[in-house]
Amino acid sequence: MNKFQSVRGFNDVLPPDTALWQHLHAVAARTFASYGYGEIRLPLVEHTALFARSIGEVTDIVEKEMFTFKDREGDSLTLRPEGTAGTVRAGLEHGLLHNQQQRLWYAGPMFRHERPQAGRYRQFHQLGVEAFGMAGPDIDLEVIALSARLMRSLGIGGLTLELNSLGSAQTRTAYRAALVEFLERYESSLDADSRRRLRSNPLRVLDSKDPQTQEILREAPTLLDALDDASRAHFDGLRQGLEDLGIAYTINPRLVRGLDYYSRTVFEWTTDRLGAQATVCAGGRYDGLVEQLGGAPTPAVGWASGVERLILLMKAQGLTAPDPAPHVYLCALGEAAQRQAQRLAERLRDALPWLRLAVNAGGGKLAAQLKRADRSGAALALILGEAELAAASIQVKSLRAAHREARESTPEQQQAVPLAELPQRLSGLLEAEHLMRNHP
RNA sequence: GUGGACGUAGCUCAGUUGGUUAGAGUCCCAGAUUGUGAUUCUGGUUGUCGGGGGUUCGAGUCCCCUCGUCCACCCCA
Repeated sequence: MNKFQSVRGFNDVLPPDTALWQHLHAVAARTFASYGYGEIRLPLVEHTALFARSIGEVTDIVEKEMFTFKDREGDSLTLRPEGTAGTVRAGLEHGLLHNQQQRLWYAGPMFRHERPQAGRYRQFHQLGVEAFGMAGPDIDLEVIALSARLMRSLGIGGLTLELNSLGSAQTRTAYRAALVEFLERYESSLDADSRRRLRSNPLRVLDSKDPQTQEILREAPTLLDALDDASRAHFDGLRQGLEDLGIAYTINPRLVRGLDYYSRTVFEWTTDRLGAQATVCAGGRYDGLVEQLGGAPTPAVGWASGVERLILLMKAQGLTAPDPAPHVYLCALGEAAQRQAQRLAERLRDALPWLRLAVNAGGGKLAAQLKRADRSGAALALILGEAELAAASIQVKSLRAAHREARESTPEQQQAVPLAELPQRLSGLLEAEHLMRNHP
């Protein structure tokens, strides 16, 4: 076993998985752009107080999951556990939120010191959007539609959109009091975690997994019944919009987001294929946060999605990235041919920027080189040897077609092409190869 | 943070009540084929049995500790 291992919960991403990651990020960047969102890049480290003030002092994230350390000046710094706080901080710091609308997206690693599990890691990655300065349900609808389109573009199916409203800060406070009053009557029957949360974060009792607690909650007052008129109108507007766009959803009156800053709309995309890590995308409205961090009152809404969970889901559903295999594998025999092969390869890359060309390295006889060519997944092998150099030509060998013909016991397909014509003819040769592949 | 299962070759795994020098498949390399990739055949490389300690004449196997992965809880993306 190796002397060094990666730190627990901090994972490497290797090929071919990296191809899926690249595909996911490319699709996401395209989708964000198609809604007019601009990318914001944020530091991984912020002052600890920023997260304590935004996420909430008594949340699990702040209480026990942050990677916090003192720097050399003695300042308390924290590896970001989520992206919204940093986005708001940057927006305020650079005047992005001053009396204007902003549509932003970000992507990158986040850090939480939790026990690792499939789909849950200490360094994990999120994609997220944040929209500032728009108070109506239309922007809630937009960010949800954006998330729906992203999932669709990635080919991810089988998701459920769960929706709820937490109401305004005032109704939430009033509801919390009513809920506590109700639950205290059954306190002795609640599970231990819920009894603890009854004092620290009573709304969290709503999504307890304990059956007996859920039984008690059937009679509890619900958030939706407690909504003030304005929040109800907002919620109804969003529901109408979702129906207009044909986006299916289910109302989940027990849906409570874990972070303190949410108000009114909250939502989650969930799956039943990831075990306990069911949430792949989640967000909501946080109208009070900007003011809480020292800015002017600014309505805001956003969501974040876990990249590892999306990747896991894509794999579970058999989705693959576009094939990254080289189109062409160049074999060279002998010292002179090897030198020429390097020059030829650079010339081909100059002439055909789209071409994926692998050049044999490490020598080997032709059989070994062709074996590598085959394993690389290339459609064509180019063979450059003494004879070809002398004739100023190159052998072009069809690797994929030959497999089929070999089975049919017919001769392999191979032809000599003058070196001078190779750049012009290569795309045609590849196309023929592709056609033969699809139409045997 | 709590509870449980599991760690043997790069990968997937076998390994009997504790008993010689730890195995298979795959992968990789070489040869059969002095310049032609599937398949086949022959040969070869690959391990501190996750790590440390203990019991024993003897530990991959039993015990303790530790690290890691996975599952559930908790939490969340």
